[in-house]
Amino acid sequence: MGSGELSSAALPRGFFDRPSHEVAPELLGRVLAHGPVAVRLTEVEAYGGPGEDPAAHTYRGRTPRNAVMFGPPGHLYVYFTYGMHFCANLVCLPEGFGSAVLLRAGEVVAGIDEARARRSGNGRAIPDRDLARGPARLAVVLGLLREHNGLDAIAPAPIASGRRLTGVPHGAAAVLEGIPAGVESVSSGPRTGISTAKDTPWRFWIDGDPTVSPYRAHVPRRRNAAATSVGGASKS
DNA sequence: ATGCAGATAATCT
DNA sequence: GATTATCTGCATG
Repeated sequence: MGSGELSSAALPRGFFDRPSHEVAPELLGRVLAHGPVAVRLTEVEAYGGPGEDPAAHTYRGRTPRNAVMFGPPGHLYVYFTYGMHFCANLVCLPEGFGSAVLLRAGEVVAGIDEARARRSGNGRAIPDRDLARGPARLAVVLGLLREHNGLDAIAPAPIASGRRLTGVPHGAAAVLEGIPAGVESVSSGPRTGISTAKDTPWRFWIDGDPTVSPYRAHVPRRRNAAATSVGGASKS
């Protein structure tokens, strides 16, 4: 099989210099490459800026964690959540505007052996369609960790032979043109797993694609009953 | 197929 | 102390 040859050019930074809800649907069908692995994006979610999107990490302003979202466009915002998972975003709008697009799912189109290795924890075989089906899985497959927070995804020098990209330099990332999904094949709806702004339809996916993750509504986690009842001052 | 509970720690109140 | 832009395993239909 082809050792990960990718026949398309890298997107320019200007692509990301727009509101995240405009960038998000146009990201579908594009390819994010990081080192040897590349994923064709099939599902994304847009998150807006301070004061305008209650579900966004930047809603209450700039903090150490979300600082990258306020930086220049085209960089990766990678955050740690639920005590064990990383999720990756692409920053939108110019410096000073904290918004981004969460990369929720995709199809592995290069470096699939490496992708499988990175996802094989419990010895069981994982169907190809599930390798990057979900934001934390996608981050694992692409090898995106805390240290990649802030990484520029506009690779300065993609590795090419002729007009054909064969990858990106080790440690670098790039978003390739790929084959953009036409508007007729893109669906949208409420974002997944959030407790606020539940009606904002900023989740976008390629209709019918098997790598799109199943929708999950936010479920409030029940607190430890013992911890809240000790002392007698707990509420209900 | 769908649903729930547990894991596990940074971040913010 | 509470919440979290989630995943996995195990339960049930």
